[in-house]
Amino acid sequence: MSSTAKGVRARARMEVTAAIKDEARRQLAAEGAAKLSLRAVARELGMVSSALYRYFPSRDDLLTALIIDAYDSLGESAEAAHAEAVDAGPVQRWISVAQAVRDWALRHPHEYALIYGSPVPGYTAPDTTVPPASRVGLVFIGILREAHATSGLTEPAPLPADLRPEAERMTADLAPDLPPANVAALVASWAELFGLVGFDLFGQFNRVVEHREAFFRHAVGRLAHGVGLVDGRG
Amino acid sequence: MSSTAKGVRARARMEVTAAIKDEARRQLAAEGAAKLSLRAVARELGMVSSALYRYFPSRDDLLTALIIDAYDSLGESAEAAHAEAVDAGPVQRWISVAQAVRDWALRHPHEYALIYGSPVPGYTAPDTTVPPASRVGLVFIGILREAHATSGLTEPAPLPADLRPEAERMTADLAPDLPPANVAALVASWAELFGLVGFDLFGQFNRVVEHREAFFRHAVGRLAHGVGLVDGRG
DNA sequence: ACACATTCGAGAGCACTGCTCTTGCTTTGG
DNA sequence: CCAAAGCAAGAGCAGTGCTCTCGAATGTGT
Repeated sequence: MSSTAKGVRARARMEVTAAIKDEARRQLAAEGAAKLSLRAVARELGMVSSALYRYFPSRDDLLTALIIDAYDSLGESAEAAHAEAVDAGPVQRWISVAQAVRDWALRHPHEYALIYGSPVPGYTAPDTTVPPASRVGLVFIGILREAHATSGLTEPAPLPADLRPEAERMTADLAPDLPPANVAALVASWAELFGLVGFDLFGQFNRVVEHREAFFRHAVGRLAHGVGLVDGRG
Repeated sequence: MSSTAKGVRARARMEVTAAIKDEARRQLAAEGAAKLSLRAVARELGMVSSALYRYFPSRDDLLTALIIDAYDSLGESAEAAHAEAVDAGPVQRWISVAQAVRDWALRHPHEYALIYGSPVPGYTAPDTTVPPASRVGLVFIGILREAHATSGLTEPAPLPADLRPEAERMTADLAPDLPPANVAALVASWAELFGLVGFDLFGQFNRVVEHREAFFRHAVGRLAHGVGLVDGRG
């Protein structure tokens, strides 16, 4: 009943699978998803390429595994930043989490590109990726809900009539205790945050924005106020 | 001095170059950038792959040409939308241009991914791409400048001290007649707009946002107000 | 403990890719 | 008119994802 519970074979499979993912992640970080080669991974691990298909039925399945890990890694960073900023006010908490997202992206550009850049060839992400992909969003929802329960939220611009049912549906799905207008603003700001990060990372800010950190901090602060957060102790 | 001014050969070169780009664009639209194959393009055009290298020294150069064309196509759509909305108020103009960007993206998803998604392998865009890439941004700057000169702008949240010099530099580069706080907000909203479009296009809104048009319209309306635009006749 | 089934690594091979180099042919310009 | 430049074609190199087959190692049921 040790960690070798299921026998030598299952254990070896775990280890080899992990080694493949590790080496693949190394190549991903070094050269990007497009140059990730099954053969090169196998070569580096001292095995032959066909052996690798015992562990991942195709290159896209390997990528899917890396995508899930990337979402989890990013989500973990966001959650950690939120936990560390627990003593700050809602706006500062929001900013801290946003900065954690940006920092992670700058530290793992190719993995960020893998999950928030163009989808690969004809690849469509399986449902397995949904929960890990939601973690960052859930952190922001948590900030808003906590603020709503304690220091309160300001009301954003009223919803147009054609968006009311949609906003109420989103509210029921995501955070039933929040006003729909704030939920709609939150979802928009969530996407907008990744627009800021992506432009920074992918070079669209070259020759335009110089002091990226200060600019980003100000921009996400504006987003925080836009969703209804107000300064003050949490 | 007709269009065959430089002789049969130069004319043929233009035509073949155009045919290559057309076929490449077709494959790009059909399968995405990763599956764009020089050999397949040549095959479809009835020539041999090596002949294609007389026109584009590498696959990346072909992609660069397509990137420039995509930026120009998107920029043209944005400019056309702006021209058509000339009678509307500033906010409505902003929304119309934003919708044109989104519509273009939905109509050319792979080309959008090419220019605003992950950068290709180790590829870095040459300076040739800068002017076409700026066209959309320039339209938004134009809307803000016109509004500033006529109906006026509201003041966004004041700039923090560490962002003042940066905002003033951006203002000098982009629109010296605008207040720096509005320029900083504009640059942020520019990136945020593409965050909204990207999330829509790349599936991040799946199972979250249902009525995409209404949601997008509301979100970019909020961005318009955020940069200081106010409703009213243009 | 033995036999059967499953799992695994290795190798060969297919069809494809980007790219280079050489070989002739055609157009161009002095 | 003839040399120079532009061009298409073919062969070839190194690499890719993926499939199939074949022994060997490792499981499991009796």
